[in-house]
Amino acid sequence: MSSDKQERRVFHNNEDCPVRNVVAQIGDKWSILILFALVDGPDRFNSLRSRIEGISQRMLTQTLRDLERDGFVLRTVYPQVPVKVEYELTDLGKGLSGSVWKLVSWADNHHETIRENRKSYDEANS
Amino acid sequence: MSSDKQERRVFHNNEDCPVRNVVAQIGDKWSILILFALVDGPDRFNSLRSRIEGISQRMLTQTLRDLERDGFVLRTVYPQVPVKVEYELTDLGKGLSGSVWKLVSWADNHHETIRENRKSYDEANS
DNA sequence: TGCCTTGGTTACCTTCAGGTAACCCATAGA
DNA sequence: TCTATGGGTTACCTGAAGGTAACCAAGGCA
Repeated sequence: MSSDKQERRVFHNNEDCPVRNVVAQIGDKWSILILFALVDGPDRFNSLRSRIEGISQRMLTQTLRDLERDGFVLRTVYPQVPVKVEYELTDLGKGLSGSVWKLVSWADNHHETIRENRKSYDEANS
Repeated sequence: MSSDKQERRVFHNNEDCPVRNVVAQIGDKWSILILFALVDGPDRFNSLRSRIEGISQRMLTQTLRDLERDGFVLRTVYPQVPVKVEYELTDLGKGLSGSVWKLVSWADNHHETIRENRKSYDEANS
């Protein structure tokens, strides 16, 4: 009997799976963009909206709520008129965006290679 | 005139955006699980299928094809009977999974905090 | 009395990722 | 000839993500 298969890990997809969890966290369309926008410092709702190209009001609100819920973002309301709402990264949020940033810069460095791989794959399977 | 807004980056969502690209790459449901399963070494189709809990044959095939297309995974067919197909990480794939792993382990370390944040947010907004 | 501002909410609709299950192919062996 | 095995493909369907656009609320100001 070979011992190969014994050593291999099995990956579960229940909700305690850390892999599954982090992907679900930041794998949506806008979370990372918002996180990165807030790395520059606190910002207001409409400013974020114009800095993140293509995001709708609805998705900005919703994604900010989710990030706030997880403790990545702090929301502060200044009861002026008109009201001013500022969003900023918490320490947890800074940690997350730092970690994500490393991944993104890896991807950025290898972006061109990947594009070439894709192109030759597609040509070979045309 | 304040100089605040001048310094802030704008994030585009065109297809050259590296952020958008990496998220699209690995943000789907199964890519990371497959990558991590292959970190243990080359593996065969049906072995992967049983090690990655809950994945369907269709999604395993599809996700492996995508990973192969980008050059993260190498697919080798051994013309035996029945046929044997082995998948393994390329160097590029190893680099990616290493980078992703750092992010996942960050998430793993802060998983509990996030769960608590969520719980208290939900209680406050009940 | 309107209208402007910021920062939303809500209803509605479309798209598409992903699940299920049936089918395919080559060949070996009973 | 029937079945088994590995590694798929295909048709079909559903749920959820996300887009659009209309509406709201509080208050200042003209």
